[in-house]
Amino acid sequence: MIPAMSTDQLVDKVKPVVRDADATRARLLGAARREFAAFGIAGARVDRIAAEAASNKAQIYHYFGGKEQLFDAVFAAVVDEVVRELPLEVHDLPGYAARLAEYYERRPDVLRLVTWQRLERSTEPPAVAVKAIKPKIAEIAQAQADGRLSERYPADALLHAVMHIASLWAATSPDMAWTRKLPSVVARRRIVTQMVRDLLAG
Amino acid sequence: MIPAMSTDQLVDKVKPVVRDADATRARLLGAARREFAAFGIAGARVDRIAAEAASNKAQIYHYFGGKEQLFDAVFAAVVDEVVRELPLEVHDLPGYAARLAEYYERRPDVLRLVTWQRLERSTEPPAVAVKAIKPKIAEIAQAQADGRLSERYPADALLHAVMHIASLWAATSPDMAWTRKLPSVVARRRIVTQMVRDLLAG
DNA sequence: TCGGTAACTTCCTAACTAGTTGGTTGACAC
DNA sequence: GTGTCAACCAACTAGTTAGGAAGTTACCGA
Repeated sequence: MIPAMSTDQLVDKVKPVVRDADATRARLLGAARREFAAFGIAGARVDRIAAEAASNKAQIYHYFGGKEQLFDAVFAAVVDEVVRELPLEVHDLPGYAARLAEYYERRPDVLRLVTWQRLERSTEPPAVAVKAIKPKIAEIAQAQADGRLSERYPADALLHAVMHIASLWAATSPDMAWTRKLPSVVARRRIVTQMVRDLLAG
Repeated sequence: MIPAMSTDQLVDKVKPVVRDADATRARLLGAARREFAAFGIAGARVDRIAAEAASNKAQIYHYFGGKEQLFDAVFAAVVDEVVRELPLEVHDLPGYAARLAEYYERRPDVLRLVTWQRLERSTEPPAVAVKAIKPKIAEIAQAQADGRLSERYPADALLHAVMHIASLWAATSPDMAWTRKLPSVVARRRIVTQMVRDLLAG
């Protein structure tokens, strides 16, 4: 069994004494995020989410419409959060990779949710994510055109390579397995930074 | 809805007229592989697997013990297959990356199954995968010690970076989304090869 | 030919699940 | 006060699910 994930971002677990629709929505969203991160869409239980949020199922259907739509709401919130908290700095892709790697380690549920979205939800990339990533790619392409960034790789391939490298030590990495001892935090950051630098230097 | 995946490796769909335990086992395993690849463990339906294999549920419990054990059997078979079909060649990591990338594209279910194993099954890497990957890392470390390979990165980090880069265009990549047109097959292979070369050159 | 056994199947069920219904409660305006 | 409406909830439903029980069929050795 996989233990429930903790997100610990907002205090969305405390039920207020007064009636508060927004607070209830937030509590449901928080509980759903933990549940979906831990079990995915098919494995998530609507009852558990309602209980964890100290609410009930009817509220979920009232506020979000259904299980899958609830997941979509969670996913959109996560994408929004990542975009806000980690602005891409084109002039420092190695540093961006390092910060992203650190972020993934601090918030393991993010990568899990993204992975589940890919596996369980539709065949093509979600509009909300495409919208978030497109300007980043454009920014990189512009920097390449201006000669501020290596043109060794296409902008999109470069950005995705950076993201993959950042997730090297994340729990959902698509490779086979880690053998044993992880490198230290410092060593991990150094490796990630260096790899991206290598890609840019050529 | 996500369509069922096809594996098309063995003709494990045809039910023989005579009774044949091995053939039945193989049919169940094949059907389970398609089902699990498409829906994961929680989303998979034992009834569907049994029907697809032209058998019945009781046989699954007889041969494999249960749903999760059936998944483990599928996973072990996949790991075994990958190890056999893609021997690591330490002297040509860029080429290995390219071949791995091509393999992932040819068999999308492999990466899906591996990803689901990570998400839904236990917290630590599966023994069967660790056993498969350990000698590969040792081989790389040896080549580094002999001076045949760059010591720029620890052997395990290097191998995992290679694997991540190989999965750049795979459906389960843990990043956000692809924006537009994919590069051609040739271009993709060139990019993957080049990236690994960059990591080794430094 | 017959008995034993492995392979197979049908039928069942207890527990569970997403989604709904119909009604209750509290806050707030007037 | 009292009317109104949004917020909230317990109980229910209809369908599904993993797993198992109990019996049937084919094969094979003696």
